[in-house]
Amino acid sequence: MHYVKQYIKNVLQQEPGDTVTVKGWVKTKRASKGIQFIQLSDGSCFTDLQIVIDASKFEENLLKEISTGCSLLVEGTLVESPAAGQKVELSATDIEIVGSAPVEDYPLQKKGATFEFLREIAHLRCRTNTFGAVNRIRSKASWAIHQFFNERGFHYVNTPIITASDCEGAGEMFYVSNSLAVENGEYKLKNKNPQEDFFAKPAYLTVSGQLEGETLACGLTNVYTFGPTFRAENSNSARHLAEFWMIEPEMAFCNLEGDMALATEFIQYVIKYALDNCSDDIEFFNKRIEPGILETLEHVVNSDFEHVSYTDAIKYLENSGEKFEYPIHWGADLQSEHERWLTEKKIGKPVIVYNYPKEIKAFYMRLNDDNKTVAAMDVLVPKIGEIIGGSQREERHNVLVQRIKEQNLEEEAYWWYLDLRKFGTVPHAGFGLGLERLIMYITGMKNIRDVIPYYRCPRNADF
RNA sequence: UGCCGCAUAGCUCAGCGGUAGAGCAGCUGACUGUUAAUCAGCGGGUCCUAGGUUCGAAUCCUAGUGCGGCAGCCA
Repeated sequence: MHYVKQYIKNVLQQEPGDTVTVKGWVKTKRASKGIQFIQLSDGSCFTDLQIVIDASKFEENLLKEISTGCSLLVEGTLVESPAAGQKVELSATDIEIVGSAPVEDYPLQKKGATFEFLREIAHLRCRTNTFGAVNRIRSKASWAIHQFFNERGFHYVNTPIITASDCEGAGEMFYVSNSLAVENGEYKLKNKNPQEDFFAKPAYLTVSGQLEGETLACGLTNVYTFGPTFRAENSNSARHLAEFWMIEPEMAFCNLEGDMALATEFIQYVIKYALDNCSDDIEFFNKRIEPGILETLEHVVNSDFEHVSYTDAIKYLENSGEKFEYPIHWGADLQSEHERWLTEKKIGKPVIVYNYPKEIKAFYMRLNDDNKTVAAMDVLVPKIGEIIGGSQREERHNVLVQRIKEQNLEEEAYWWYLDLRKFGTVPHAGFGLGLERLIMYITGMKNIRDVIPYYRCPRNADF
């Protein structure tokens, strides 16, 4: 048995009269006395193939066993459909049940299920319309991301997933150790001293490949990473995961302006690719998940993102007349409610806020000439908030050392990072984009746990 | 982690102190073209767990567990 080459996606484009064989899973079956209809899906596209069965030509027991969820191999002739709903359908000449799905146990019904319930059966949810569409868009978007960077001469680099430098400061980290064992249902440490552990020092799952990415950009010029990222924060929100996929481009000889330009171009490119290549799926999201999403996406592709300095953003917020739960003033971090007001009410499209106070941003962000702000930028989008966080990096050795000291970090731990500023230093910039947040934006899905096949968050590592 | 809400049939929910309910799914049957097919009939319950109040608790109270929403942390 070879891998499938004739997908339903292609069959739907073929001409009536063609003989085809399709393989897939039954979504629903509708039976009358002499005729039965099956909606068959192989996940290749949003549309199911309608199989038409003349009941008199098949064993009664065979037809009886066909139920929602079972896998079939169907041979037949493609015919023009006499009824509304589909152009062509498959008139079956031979049906093989590859795997049955006992109807009393199969948890998926033809009627809609809640996303909460589907999370409990995450191993089956990709068979539904919504999760089929999410997975196809996720795949196409990932492909578009690689293509975007490849077309622009960026090198795809892989930064370590296990890291011994707790330099990033981007969040709580998961320890990686082989000293930990479970005995009688309890954790036990085999070695208490980190020096005797596997890496001979504390090691963690990466929270960002940025610092390593910078080293690679300072030699390869333009690079990007695209890989799993881990945060051990106890965050219980619809926008956070403990394991997510992050894209992090890093560009040598580039400043914040170039960084913002790339971020804009990047988001528009991926969305346009999805619009061009997943139109059926996006139409579904537009109809059933987030009415208006199609128009929003088209608008995003065709209009520039608004650029607003942090200082201006504060002015807008102060003069907004809105009552915010968190009072806003220059120097305060923008809270969700502020970001949402800016991008949803004030601007009404993606907005890039830049030049934040240095006190609320990371040490590696380049200090501006005003000595008060750093060259950081966040891309905020309606309904989701921050989708990209980026900055121009501090390339001046003395300033970087000063910033490390200001934030009470250990200078020695950054020896290799500081080396970059000693040997052939160069202005450079980059950003991080959460793939899942981008998928949420494209699909209109409201919970990040529903845009990744198997989500990881506090109290959940099932499957 | 904080605040709020929810937990009843396979699923979605109603019932809110007095014998456990509906729709869908399932089962049986009817129907030659359905589109979440339709129509008739049938079966289906540890009302999350542990305490408490009460003559009596799915219902009220306490604790726990799980889930969700919002906030925080960020991507």
